Amino acid sequence: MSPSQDFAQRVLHWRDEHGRTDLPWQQRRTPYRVWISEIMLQQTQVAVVIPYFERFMARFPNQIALADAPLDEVLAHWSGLGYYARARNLHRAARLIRDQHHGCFPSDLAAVQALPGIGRSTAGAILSLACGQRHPILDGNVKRVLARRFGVEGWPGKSDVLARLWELAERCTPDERVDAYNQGMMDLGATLCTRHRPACQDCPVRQSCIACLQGRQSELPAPKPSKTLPTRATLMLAIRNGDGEILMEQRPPTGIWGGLWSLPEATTDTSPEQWCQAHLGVAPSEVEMLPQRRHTFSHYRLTIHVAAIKIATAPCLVEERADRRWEQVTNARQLGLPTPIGRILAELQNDSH
DNA sequence: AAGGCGGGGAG
DNA sequence: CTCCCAGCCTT
Repeated sequence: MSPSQDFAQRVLHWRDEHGRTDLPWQQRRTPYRVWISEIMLQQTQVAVVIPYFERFMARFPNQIALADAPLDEVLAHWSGLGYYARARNLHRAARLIRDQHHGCFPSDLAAVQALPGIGRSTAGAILSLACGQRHPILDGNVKRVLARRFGVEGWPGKSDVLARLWELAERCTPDERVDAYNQGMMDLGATLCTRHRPACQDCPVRQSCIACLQGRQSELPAPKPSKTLPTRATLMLAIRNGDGEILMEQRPPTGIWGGLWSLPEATTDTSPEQWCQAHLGVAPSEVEMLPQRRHTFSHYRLTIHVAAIKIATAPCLVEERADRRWEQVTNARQLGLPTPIGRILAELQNDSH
């Protein structure tokens, strides 16, 4: 048996033992009932959907009733679920079914997918669950299960990653009992293979799951890349005097790293030589640019350029300022330091040894 | 406080 | 193709 067939058989067996079969839309499964439930479940959890589904079905028992109802009443029955564009799409689609499909829900995948608000996955779910047609589905739960089991790298929002997941979904879908398999995949993702702390010990495919075997459940599927924060740059001056001391500077009480001890800072277009001349009245004997470091704040990313500077003369030329001190690096590391500054000092200390 | 959820529409 | 959005919910 191929890995994908083995996978499907295990999912089916698990579904037979542990799947839910008592949900309202699992009774009297018609395309209409599956459709409404799938749209509701796209945005809301099962427990919340149940009463909405019951009320909706009581008022709009089929696509004709929905098509004939005024939009306002449909929206009223959707009120509290959010994403109201979907209620409008439901209504539009019902009218299309009434007017262009003679009131019969289409049984062709392309025709179902052409209805507003129904994409490939929802179309596949309707026709597989209600009609037993062999179509793969790929909602958020299924994406997570497949990405973990088959070790699919990358964020599923990327088109190539998504294409790979569809390919796997297609390959794993069995010829028999597609409805039970698709339902099982959704149940698996919703109950065991959850985003956080999945219950791998209870999973029917744990012994062949790449994520589980490699302990990478938290890395798969890869999360959406956080939106790129604005980047700023700064120059930190690590200035050592003839005694090996480093010049520390206390930051202003407010703002970034307020009140913490740090290194003297300058804009990145400042030349270190120029800065030393202007602020210390001496020319450095040695200037070396260290590798840049990056630090991320909640609202921006900071690129830190580090200049390692040696001055030969005694520190007596520093103007008297309470917010500046010469410190042995060991002592400086005891001060309250921002994390990236602490790292820089640690590296300077290691390098000088 | 941030990110996820399917599909649709804009750029 | 790659964002960005809708609204509510969980973490």
